[in-house]
Amino acid sequence: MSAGDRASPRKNPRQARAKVTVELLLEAAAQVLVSSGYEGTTTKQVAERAGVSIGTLYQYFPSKEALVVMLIQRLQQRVFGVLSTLLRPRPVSDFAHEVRGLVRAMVELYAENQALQRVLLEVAPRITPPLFSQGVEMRVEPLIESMIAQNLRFEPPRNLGLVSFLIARALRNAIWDTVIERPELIGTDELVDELSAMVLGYLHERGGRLSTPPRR
Amino acid sequence: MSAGDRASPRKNPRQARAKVTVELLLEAAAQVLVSSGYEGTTTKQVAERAGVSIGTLYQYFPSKEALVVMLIQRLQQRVFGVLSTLLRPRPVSDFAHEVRGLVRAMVELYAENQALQRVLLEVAPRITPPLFSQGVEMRVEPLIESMIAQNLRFEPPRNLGLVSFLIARALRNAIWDTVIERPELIGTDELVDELSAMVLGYLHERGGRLSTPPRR
Amino acid sequence: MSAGDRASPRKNPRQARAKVTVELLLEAAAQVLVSSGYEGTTTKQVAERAGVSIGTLYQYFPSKEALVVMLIQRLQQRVFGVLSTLLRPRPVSDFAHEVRGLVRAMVELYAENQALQRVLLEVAPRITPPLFSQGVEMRVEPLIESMIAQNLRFEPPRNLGLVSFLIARALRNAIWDTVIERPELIGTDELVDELSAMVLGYLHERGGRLSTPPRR
Amino acid sequence: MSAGDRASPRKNPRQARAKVTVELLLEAAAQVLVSSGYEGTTTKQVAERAGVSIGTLYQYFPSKEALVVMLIQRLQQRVFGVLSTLLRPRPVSDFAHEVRGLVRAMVELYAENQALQRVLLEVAPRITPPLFSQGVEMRVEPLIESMIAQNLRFEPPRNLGLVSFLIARALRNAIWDTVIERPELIGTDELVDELSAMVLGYLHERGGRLSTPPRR
DNA sequence: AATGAATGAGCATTCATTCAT
DNA sequence: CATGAATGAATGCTCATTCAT
Repeated sequence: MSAGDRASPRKNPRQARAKVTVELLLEAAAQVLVSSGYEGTTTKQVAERAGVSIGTLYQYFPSKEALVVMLIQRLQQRVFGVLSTLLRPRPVSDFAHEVRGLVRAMVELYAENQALQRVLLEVAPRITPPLFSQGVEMRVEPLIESMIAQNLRFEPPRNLGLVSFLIARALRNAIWDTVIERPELIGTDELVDELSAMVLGYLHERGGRLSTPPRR
Repeated sequence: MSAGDRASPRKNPRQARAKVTVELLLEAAAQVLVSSGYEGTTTKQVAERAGVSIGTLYQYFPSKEALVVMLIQRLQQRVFGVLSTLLRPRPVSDFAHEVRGLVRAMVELYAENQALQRVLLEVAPRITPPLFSQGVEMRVEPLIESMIAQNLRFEPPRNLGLVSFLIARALRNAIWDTVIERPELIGTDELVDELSAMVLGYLHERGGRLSTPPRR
Repeated sequence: MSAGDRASPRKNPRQARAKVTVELLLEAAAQVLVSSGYEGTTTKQVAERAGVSIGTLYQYFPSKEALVVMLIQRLQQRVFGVLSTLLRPRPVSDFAHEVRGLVRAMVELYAENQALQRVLLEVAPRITPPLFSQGVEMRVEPLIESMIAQNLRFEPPRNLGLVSFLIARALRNAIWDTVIERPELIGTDELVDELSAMVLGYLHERGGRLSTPPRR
Repeated sequence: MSAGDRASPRKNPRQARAKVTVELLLEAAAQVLVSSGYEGTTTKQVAERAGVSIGTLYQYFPSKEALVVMLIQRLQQRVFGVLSTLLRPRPVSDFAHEVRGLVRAMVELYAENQALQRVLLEVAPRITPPLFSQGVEMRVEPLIESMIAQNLRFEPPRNLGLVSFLIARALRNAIWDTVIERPELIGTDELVDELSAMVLGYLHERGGRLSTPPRR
């Protein structure tokens, strides 16, 4: 955290009050970002919604960017944390069931704050080194990949990286768009069923023999 | 094209020189939009890249919005034109083959100008009546839906709207992200194979009996 | 009319068509000035209302200013022409009757185009050497002055310049404001009566013995 | 003072420094308005003359309009305050003396800042609800009207509204033009004498018998 | 002569950021 | 530490004017 650093938080708040202020600011920033977009968000709005003065905001974040970067980092940690726990490589007895669990978790994860996630994802490449955001945030494929690899029966993995990549991205956007256009489906078994069918059907179609109880 | 219209082009260029100018401006706008996003795009940048003065830009487009609206309309016409031709409802002899053709077309369509498409899609709801953009541009689901309906064998369609919706959105984003992160795959059979497998596998998994030659 | 002259008409139109164009432009300018004010008037609007292209406007008037200057000159000629005819110094038998005639003429003169007159008067000092506009346009006082002088009976004129000046300005603005706020009075005898009473009462009060039939 | 209000001041300056800044801005605005007119006045000029940055101007006034509206309000308060005190309806012993007092006050009032008053009066109908400006600022007629009514002897008032209107407007413009063209007369008894003579002569001529000591 | 495409200085306004109090 | 007054570069857009056709 050198002197001219424009993207990192300015100081680690040590006092309890300061921590509260930082949280208020981040929460306020998230709300304003969702309703106004990145460019539409002004630091003054954020400070006002947080109930502090603009000067105070700049005491904790050296720039508007820094606020957003911290929000991105927190989102990354949350997404990666949840999914890596769930996808911890291990053999499972019922792969289809496993996939349903994964899909259900992703629906939850992507549905909550989807508006904020979209804003942050859209903005990330413009304000942080691209590899930084791509490298961590949504790198869910490796997890999916090893999950699949653990459960293949006879056939060696071919193309597994690409398969995982396509699944990860197909799922994320399908969920996000569902939140916007079919919000009533979020949380239902129907959506989980469909998305799981997509994943499983894909893997079957590709010839994988998976650790699944006999199909039907 | 009434007086206070902020979103339509300001005048039809009569002289040949003027038509060239309009094309230059649209091309420049596309480039700047891709690199800077909508809010980051300044009309000055666009004019400069087009090699004309800022005044000239405003002679043809009454606002920054109008420039983007025209770009959106052109994209809509291209996407809808290609896909509606391809997906014209009709029974087909080999459904799998049909799907591959569709996927191949979508890869082409979404890969070209994917960055511009993303910006325009993100911006469209904010600058045009929502029905206008949703209504035409990306409403590929109905086409997919009737294509599937035409080819179901025994079972009646259940949930067909949702299935089509998920397929459409999954495909679009998987392709867009591939352009960014696996660009070398664009145009290959491998990508078309994978995405087709995803679609077909999904439909099989859901129990559709389709007009497909016996699997394997 | 030297080369860099920004305020004079560019050329004397010799052909009939050109004269028509100039008149169209002046008429259009007057209309737009009235409805939009000087700064609100654009040369494009003027050209459009005149039914010619912007280039043609500039062929006859080197600037927006020049258009206005010519309008001012025409107004000056009209006002001065009418009033100087009416106020040609001569002894009159019934001064009160004379004053009524003058007031009646001024009401007509100031009521027609009062909106244009106001705009031009307000703008004149900013776009022409002040003495130019003050010097001619509204120099009605000398005429009033000699009219009074011709009709004084015994007393020598004291202060006559000031008296004439106050009368001229009081009348002009009273008439202009009447057009705006009591337009129904324009053209009535009532208004002429009142204003004449003001002028005559003023002169009587100041002790002038005028060539008037015995009062009442 | 709601959010979208374009004509009211943006915030009440809390610190002493801020109050000074607001006064500087208003003073600067008055000066620039006088020399350049409303449309010719740029916010940059105002800020520069006030010695502050353009951003500071907008911190206190949300628009150029707001600056002018505040100037209008201040003028209204001053003009109306002085005249309504002076013209508070009451019978007076010497009407001529009363009129002289009124005229003297109007000369002072209209002479100070006459250029600013002219600009503001011209601009007011364009930037504030018309009733607002007409309703208070220059509605001097009612006051004059009741002053006259209180002092008529035998004859009932005929036309009194019009008479008052004409007096008010005649006086105002005669004074304003005197400031411009005969500034040396401002503050002299001569000017007050003449204008009083105009008012009194008008009323006598119209047949009013007023509470005046016998004429001459 | 007439046209209208092109120019670019200039305007009102915003907003991230600094710093004196 | 917190405040909010002050800053000024930058933006979208207008419009008087020029000049190639």
